[in-house]
Amino acid sequence: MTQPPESRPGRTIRSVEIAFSIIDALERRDGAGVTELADRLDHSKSTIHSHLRTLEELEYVVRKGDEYRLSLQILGMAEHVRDQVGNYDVIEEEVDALADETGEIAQFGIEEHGQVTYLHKASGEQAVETASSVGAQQPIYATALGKTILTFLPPERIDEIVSATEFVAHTSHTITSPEKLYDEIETIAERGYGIDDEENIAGLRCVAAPVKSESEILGAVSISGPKSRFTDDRIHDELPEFVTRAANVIELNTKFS
Amino acid sequence: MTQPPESRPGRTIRSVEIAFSIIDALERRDGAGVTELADRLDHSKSTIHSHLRTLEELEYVVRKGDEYRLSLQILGMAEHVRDQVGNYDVIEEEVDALADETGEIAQFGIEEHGQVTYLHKASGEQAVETASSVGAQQPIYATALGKTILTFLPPERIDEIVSATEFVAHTSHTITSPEKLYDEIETIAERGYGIDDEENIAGLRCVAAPVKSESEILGAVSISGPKSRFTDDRIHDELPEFVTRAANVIELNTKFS
DNA sequence: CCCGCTGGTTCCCCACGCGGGAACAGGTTT
DNA sequence: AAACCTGTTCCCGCGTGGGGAACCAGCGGG
Repeated sequence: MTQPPESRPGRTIRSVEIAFSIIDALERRDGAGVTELADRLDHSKSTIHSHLRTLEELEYVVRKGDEYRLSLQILGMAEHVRDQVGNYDVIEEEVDALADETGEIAQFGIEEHGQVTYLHKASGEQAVETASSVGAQQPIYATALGKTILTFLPPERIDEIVSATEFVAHTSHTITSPEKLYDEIETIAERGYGIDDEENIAGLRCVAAPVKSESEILGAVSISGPKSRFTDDRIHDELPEFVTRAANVIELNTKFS
Repeated sequence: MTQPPESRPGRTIRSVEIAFSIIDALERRDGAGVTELADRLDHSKSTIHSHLRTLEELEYVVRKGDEYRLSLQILGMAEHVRDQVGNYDVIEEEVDALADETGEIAQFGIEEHGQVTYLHKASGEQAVETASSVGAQQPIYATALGKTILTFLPPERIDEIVSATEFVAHTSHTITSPEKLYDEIETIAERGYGIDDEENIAGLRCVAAPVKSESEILGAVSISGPKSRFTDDRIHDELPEFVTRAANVIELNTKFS
């Protein structure tokens, strides 16, 4: 209707995109009104209005006076989504234990859309807080989790992901070329665990181990901490042991779904 | 296109409804293929296909081989949604404490779309498991939480909700008429807490107390347990004290957002 | 008190996007 | 190799969704 210049990467439905852009806007600001959304998303008020009405009807959105916000129904969806992943309970348990033992941040993540998505996160005693949290996404090439998962993906999927990735440097250590990434993958494949040495956040190091089931990679576990505690020795000795042990436990207890 | 018989309760967007029916289907079954969805939802494969493609593009859905399933991005949304509610942390803390003290199930719920939606749930030691969980919805007239929240809503909203409700009897104790419900509301208003005496699930009793902020009702806290432990005395003495105390703490620590 | 402003809601029209059917492409089974 | 599965693509026609403007309701200030 408005976008003839856009064309043929397979059909995509405009109204649905609008609907989700509304949801997205409602999510990032905590609720909003019709006019505000109309301005922000550059659509007529009537358009926004009928979308909001639809979403309200579907109970994904609630109206409180003149403000619309997302409904708690999302929480229910999240529960389901979590349950459909391998054995979430085991993952939660082991990640928590790992954070506890080490005192650092422990996380579990999987690959989606060529990025890492965190499924669970636990903070130990001395954990430095990072921005990332459950459901958040991070670049696959700049995280121990991502690179580790990548390594154990089927080769064609690796290529697919890598070729679709734009490398942006988060720190001076960030991997910024496919070649280096492929090298890194090889290294990880050999030694069995992945390392992020301040590649995503300055001062932060991470170690990650893969979780596999039937030769298929499910995700990876990691611990993250400040360079000061993640010394050169620990990072190649003690810490890999921790994460691989956790990964193994998860593997064993995960009845592949 | 297919539904001329349907008409004018305000405009509602068909494509969006389809998109969400797909999401819903993906949620309840853990992923599905195009054909399966097409049959189930009674749409052509091509329709489903372009919707799935759109959702995939938007990263709400991931394709794994020939199966589509919801992405973990939902988890991120859920986090946001939770945070936008009053002070979730306090609620969590108090509900957990309540479950701990009493050994039973403690819950916090709010009203949405004329129903109760659970925001948090904690199980104590001896807790009997109920089906309900976070994000789930229950009828407002058949739960202690619901009736309690209802009581403190503005009168016009009460009428609105009540007149829109269909009463279905879950047990022989279920309130099934607006009149009785209004009576119950009055009772709750007087004594300050609500009771569900096997009105939703046989054998299960609940006690709930309102959480208000600036005279506006935010939600309610409840504990649920078997009739055997929730005796006639306790249910009007000890248990109300527990829940009102928890409710008060939440009230005090909730900086209204 | 009224008038201008805010915001949400409704109405209607028109073009174009979307849903559907059918044809296509791959893979697996018989 | 033919019959069947999938998922995917193509194309067409119609009804629907997006936009603009008109319409309200509430608010505040001149």
